[in-house]
Amino acid sequence: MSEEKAKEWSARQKFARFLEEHKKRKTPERFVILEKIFSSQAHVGVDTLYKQLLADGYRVSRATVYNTLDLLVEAGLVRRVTLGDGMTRYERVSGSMNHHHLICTRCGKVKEVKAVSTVAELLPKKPRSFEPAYYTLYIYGMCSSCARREQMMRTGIAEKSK
Amino acid sequence: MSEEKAKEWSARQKFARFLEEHKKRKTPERFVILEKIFSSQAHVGVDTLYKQLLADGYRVSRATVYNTLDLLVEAGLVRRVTLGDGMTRYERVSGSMNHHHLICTRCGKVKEVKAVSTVAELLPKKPRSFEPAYYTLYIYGMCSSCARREQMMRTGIAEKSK
DNA sequence: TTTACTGCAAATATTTTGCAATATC
DNA sequence: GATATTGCAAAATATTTGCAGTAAA
Repeated sequence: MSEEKAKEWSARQKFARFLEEHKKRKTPERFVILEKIFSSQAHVGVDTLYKQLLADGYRVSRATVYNTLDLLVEAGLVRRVTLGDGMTRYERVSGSMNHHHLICTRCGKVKEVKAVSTVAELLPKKPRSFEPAYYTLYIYGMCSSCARREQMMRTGIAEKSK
Repeated sequence: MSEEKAKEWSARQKFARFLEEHKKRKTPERFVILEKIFSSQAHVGVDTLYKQLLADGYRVSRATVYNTLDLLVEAGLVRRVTLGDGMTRYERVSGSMNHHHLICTRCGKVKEVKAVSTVAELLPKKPRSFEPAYYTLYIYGMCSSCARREQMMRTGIAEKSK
């Protein structure tokens, strides 16, 4: 946990530097939101985040949450995760250990697997006029339970059309 | 172009088979929407698609467009592309040549680069209980124009704080 | 003191849903 | 003919915006 704390701490510093460099103000709300995101490994939606903050006794508005998340994304500390249900989620960009998302196109269930690839590996020829920072990889397919169901359905039809 | 036609044609067949297998009806609307997506290489939003269809003289509703797109995704013919602005886009899953998306975290501009990796390459150990079909890879970073602007800003601040 | 930022509420934008009419099987 | 699917409009969600008050610099 001490390593976690260290990571959060350096994220704080990075954010502070980012705000300074962009002549933006270091408001308490911004750092509270940063902390909240970095205190979890998972990806959270705006509404969840907002309600958590309220539950923790903070008095922030949704607008500020949206606002701050944009800044955190711009600062490269946080990443948007869009899983296809109409809701944007956010997760911290962990310095080292990344993960991919496996999404079932049938039931929408999301599974995460450890990533092994770096951006450089994915882009053999680094494109000119673009400096990559991080990535999100969504792999779509079918989870085993849906595949099973699918199989049964096909078989059922095959029998019927006999 | 004849190759394109052939691709669209086989997509039609695949979709027809999919509909049959799932006991769904082969309505004209469904095939018109399929054609519209396959007639373009780019990713289109629902609203754009809807308006194009109207402009072409078809009388379809937004609900049907959403509905059909879900089916096309389920059939594995079309892929959802979510770039972080709150709007889902769709593009055809081209059999062979894929592409990655480079997204500028500053200005949101999207560039596409040819993909070289297959799903298998990205997932060395195929996860049990999941059958991958296709993927979308979003690489975030900064485009050259934003990077330049950023550089100027930093320099400007450095001078000021002297 | 200046003005960027906040909370609040209203406005937009996007997607889903209910239902009667229609067209596929 | 039975019923899945459609168009339409209203509802549900998600996000953005305008504005007056507050607080960071």
